[in-house]
Amino acid sequence: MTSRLKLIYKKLYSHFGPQAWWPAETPFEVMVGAILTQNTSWQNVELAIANLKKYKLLNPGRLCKLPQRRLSTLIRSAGYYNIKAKRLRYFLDFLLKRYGLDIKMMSRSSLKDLRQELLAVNGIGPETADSILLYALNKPVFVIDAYTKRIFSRHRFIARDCGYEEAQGLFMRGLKKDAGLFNEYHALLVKLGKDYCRKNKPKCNICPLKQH
DNA sequence: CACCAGGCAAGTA
DNA sequence: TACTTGCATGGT
Repeated sequence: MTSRLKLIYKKLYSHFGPQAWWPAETPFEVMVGAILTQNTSWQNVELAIANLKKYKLLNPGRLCKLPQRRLSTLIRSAGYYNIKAKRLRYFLDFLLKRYGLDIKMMSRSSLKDLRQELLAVNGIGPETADSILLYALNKPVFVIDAYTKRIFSRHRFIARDCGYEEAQGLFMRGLKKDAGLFNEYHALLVKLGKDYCRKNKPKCNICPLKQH
């Protein structure tokens, strides 16, 4: 049986095409981007990423040695720059102590262990952890974000106050546990959200899903 | 001008 | 446990 979730995916894919996520050159860049984009438009994050690249700082070794004050200045455009600089430091501390800044070593850990480790880092919550797992390390976990919740609650697929794990369980039980599928599905939901399901100006009448 | 964007942790009761 | 608040820039 083909699930309803799979049908929605097919509809989105045929409408929008492949999204080529995550837009980054390296897994480490995905991880940094995942923290920078917390409650922030990707456009603002891109400026911060470009700034780090300009000084060739977007690698674990260089970023690890960067003073927090300088880091916060460089990522200013991403907003919340003081707290995000701190969060990047906490993450880099974790990366150094647990994996010696070695991303390949990190990717050898199991999904379950990694998720627990990431969630224990101050500044990394469920969405950031799962974004890192899926988009940087190619682990099969479904990312839930504000767009996903908004789209599926407006379509009455989930409750408006549905918790993170609850929503994630729905997707993961309803789909094949395939990192490629989860990757494309979430990217398509964000595309749909940006184009048709903004908070203030939803364009539901022309939404490709046309169900509400 | 107000509102929002690919969240999270800390504070309060 | 459950709710509220702070964090901050840049685009619409």
